[in-house]
Amino acid sequence: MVAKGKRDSESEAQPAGKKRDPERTRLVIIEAAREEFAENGYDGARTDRIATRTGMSKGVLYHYFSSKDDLFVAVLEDIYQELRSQNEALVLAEFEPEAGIRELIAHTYQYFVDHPEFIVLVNSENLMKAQHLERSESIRSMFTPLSRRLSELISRGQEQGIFRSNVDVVELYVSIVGLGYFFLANRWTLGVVFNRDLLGKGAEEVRLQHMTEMVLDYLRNVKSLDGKE
Amino acid sequence: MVAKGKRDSESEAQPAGKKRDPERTRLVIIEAAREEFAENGYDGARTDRIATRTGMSKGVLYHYFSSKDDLFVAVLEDIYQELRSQNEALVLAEFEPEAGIRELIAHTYQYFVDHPEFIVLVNSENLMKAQHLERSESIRSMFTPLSRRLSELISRGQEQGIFRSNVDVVELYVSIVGLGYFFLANRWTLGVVFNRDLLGKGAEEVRLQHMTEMVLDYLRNVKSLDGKE
Amino acid sequence: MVAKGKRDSESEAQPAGKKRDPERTRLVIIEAAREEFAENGYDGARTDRIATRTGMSKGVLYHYFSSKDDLFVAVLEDIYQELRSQNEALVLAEFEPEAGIRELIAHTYQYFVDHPEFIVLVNSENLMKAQHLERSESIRSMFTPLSRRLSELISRGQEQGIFRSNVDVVELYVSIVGLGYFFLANRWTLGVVFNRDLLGKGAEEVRLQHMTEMVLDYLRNVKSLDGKE
Amino acid sequence: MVAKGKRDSESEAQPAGKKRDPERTRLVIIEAAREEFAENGYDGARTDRIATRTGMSKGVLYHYFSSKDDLFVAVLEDIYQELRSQNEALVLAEFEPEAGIRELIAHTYQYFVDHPEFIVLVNSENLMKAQHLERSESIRSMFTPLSRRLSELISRGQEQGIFRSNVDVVELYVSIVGLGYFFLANRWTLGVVFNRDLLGKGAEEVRLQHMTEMVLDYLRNVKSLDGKE
DNA sequence: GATGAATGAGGCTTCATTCAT
DNA sequence: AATGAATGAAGCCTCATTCAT
Repeated sequence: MVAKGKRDSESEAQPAGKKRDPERTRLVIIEAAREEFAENGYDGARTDRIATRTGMSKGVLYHYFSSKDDLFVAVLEDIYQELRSQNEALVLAEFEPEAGIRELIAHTYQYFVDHPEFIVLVNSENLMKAQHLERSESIRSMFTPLSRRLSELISRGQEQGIFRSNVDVVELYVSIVGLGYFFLANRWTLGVVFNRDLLGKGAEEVRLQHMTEMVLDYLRNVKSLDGKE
Repeated sequence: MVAKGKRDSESEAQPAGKKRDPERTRLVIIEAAREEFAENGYDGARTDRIATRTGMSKGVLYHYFSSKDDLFVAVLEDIYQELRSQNEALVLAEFEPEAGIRELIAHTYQYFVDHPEFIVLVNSENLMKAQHLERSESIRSMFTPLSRRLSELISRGQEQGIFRSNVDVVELYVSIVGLGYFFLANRWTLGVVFNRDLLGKGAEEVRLQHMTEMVLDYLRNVKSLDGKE
Repeated sequence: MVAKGKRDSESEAQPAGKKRDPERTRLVIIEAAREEFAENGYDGARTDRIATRTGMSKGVLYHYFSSKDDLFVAVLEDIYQELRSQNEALVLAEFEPEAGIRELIAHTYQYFVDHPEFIVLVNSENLMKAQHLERSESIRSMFTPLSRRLSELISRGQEQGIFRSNVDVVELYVSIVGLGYFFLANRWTLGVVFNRDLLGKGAEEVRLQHMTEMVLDYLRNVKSLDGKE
Repeated sequence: MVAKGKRDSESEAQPAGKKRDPERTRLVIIEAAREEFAENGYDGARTDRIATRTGMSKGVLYHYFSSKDDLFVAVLEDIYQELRSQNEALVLAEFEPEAGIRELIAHTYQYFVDHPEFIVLVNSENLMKAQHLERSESIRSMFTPLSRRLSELISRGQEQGIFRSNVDVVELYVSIVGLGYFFLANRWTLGVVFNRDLLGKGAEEVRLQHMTEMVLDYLRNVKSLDGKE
């Protein structure tokens, strides 16, 4: 998906030449599956609809993937790969510590805003206790590099005396992701129980600002060390 | 479910007296449905299995609820009711501001830990864009009271000069919930991509401490007022 | 199948009253499956056609049997049961030894003539190395009683000095069955390679006479003991 | 298959020279198909697996044979040819009558033991009422020569006064084949219903001895002439 | 000639829901 | 009220065959 730079042009059903192109077909299938899984979750997705989206016959799916499960794994690998490469494009080393954190938060959040599929896919996968992810070699420890880069950023901040010590990088990253992800994933129910419209652009921006402040306040709090907690 | 104090006694198939008790039957069905939906999500849940769990026949389900959808609404209402009444049991007015926040965070988190069903059910409902919740009168604005009470707590903190001003209570509550919910909901995939075991009691406690610190640091940051953000 | 005396009336699709009768439905399904498997073998049989034969919907099959395999097991159990009870109806003890053998041969042969399904079903099962039969408790050692009765008959013949000694009853029974079964099962190919019409009543009777002679000659040959073989 | 002496070298995917050899390719395909049909029967066989076995692409199959049916015919012709030439290699004229019969029984039986495919293929074909064989010119009356040679042997025995008169050669040959074929084909189910292990070498030899005795006793029974049967 | 991608009909099985009893 | 048999529309997947390259 991420490879080949063929992305963007979504759901085109065999363009131009119409010639056979297995590589491309594979991508078209993953793309179609991604949409279908994203709109309906794993259990709600229908292989028939995936086929329809590709513009090809149902049998083709099974020519490329051995099962719905297998296809779901491929979609997960694809989308995680995409998130990671999006992350990697952000060179944290170029920023001052605080600006780096801001960028990381904003980029990550923006990815979720632009790719609501990610949330549905990952929720689906957690419902199934990550049984597909566990089968995927390429996803294991995928974010270790990011951890390291984030770690370096934090260290620089600590050396400059502007960031607290005692930061668990994974916990921090989970918070950075979670503050945005939870909001975006649960906008619909939250909107009902709080009787607020959380679906628009405005709500999204309010959220980003709030969560950025929260994370930075946490990191900046130099004195918390001598506190009792 | 939460009502009547009949909880705890799970899945008993009409005890002792054997007399027909429609109210009770209704609760038994909701209980069974809750388990089934929680383990499999909406699409993964099976009406047959729900019937089996109740120990009654499938016809009974349809006598009490007109469809799977209808049953799902009932389950959602039940579990939201439960969370709310759990929240209400915590009298925030009795606590000093900071302690009140701590209590709220801990109680809320503990509820999710004790009721993993909540997460699956709510995720399922968001996948379907809250179409069931919208049909439910009883859930609309359900958390407005909590907002008010939280608001009061914050105000007291602000009056005492220990909490920042400029706090959006809904955003704050979303963060309080989200920091724990996201972690608990996504433990499986997070565990794989970070290659960490996040499933145990230990990881749960580390999380609680981290998120408590984060929220409190945010609230305590008195100087952020003069910042531009 | 064999039970209830409801046999004979084949393939009736819910007679008279049309009332629900699970016992009867089960039998109707087995009956339909038996026909379908008999005409097409296991792999050639279609669950759709079985359903059509029952006059009910396809789902019913799965209400009574968990899979095509499971249904096949039921059919095998039914037909073996039938052969056995047919055998048991023949009281060998009432006959003189030679007449008893003649009766056994004729009855067994007649069963195959009347129930060509048996042959197809058993051939199918052997193609699959009896994997279904092995799962069936009721079929294990089903013919041990017959072995015993045949044994007694042989013994009487030996005491009267008209039957040879040294008879392996199972080998004998395999021959009695095989001489007829093989012919009936392979009539079509045999007819082609020998350019003979083996399909009619005439050929069936010629076969019976030939095989009866062969078996009896084998049993009567008192002197073979002192032979070298 | 049997032709050309190219047998033995199984399933090699175009060896050494690599030059195109249509004759050889045809044989390779038939060989592969034979294995596949033998292991799974006609309906259970898969054209994909046949292609895989040949090491060539599926298109090649359809280049040489117009359909699965067509391929099955070719396999049948091949294997019948093989049995016939195996038979022809046995020069019955060289033996004394009784020894000739023994040889014929043993050779035929051994062929089935060595070629379990034959049994599955022929059973499959009979399930389909020999519809393929009927299309094959080369198989019609294929065993007429053998009948003649067997006839001569019997005649010699009759002239020597050691064999009965009144022998129907085809019936006799059907018995000779059937006594072994039935046992070998139905070992699995027979083993279950008689609770005996019939799969080993031992059981095979016991069977051969039993059936040889039976056939010879039948032929030797000189007195049966005056009987009425 | 050769490949294997693509087709489409159809195979087995499931499932929410209805309905006879 | 209650049961669970029955329905029928789908769901996932397979497979002989065709066809673009």
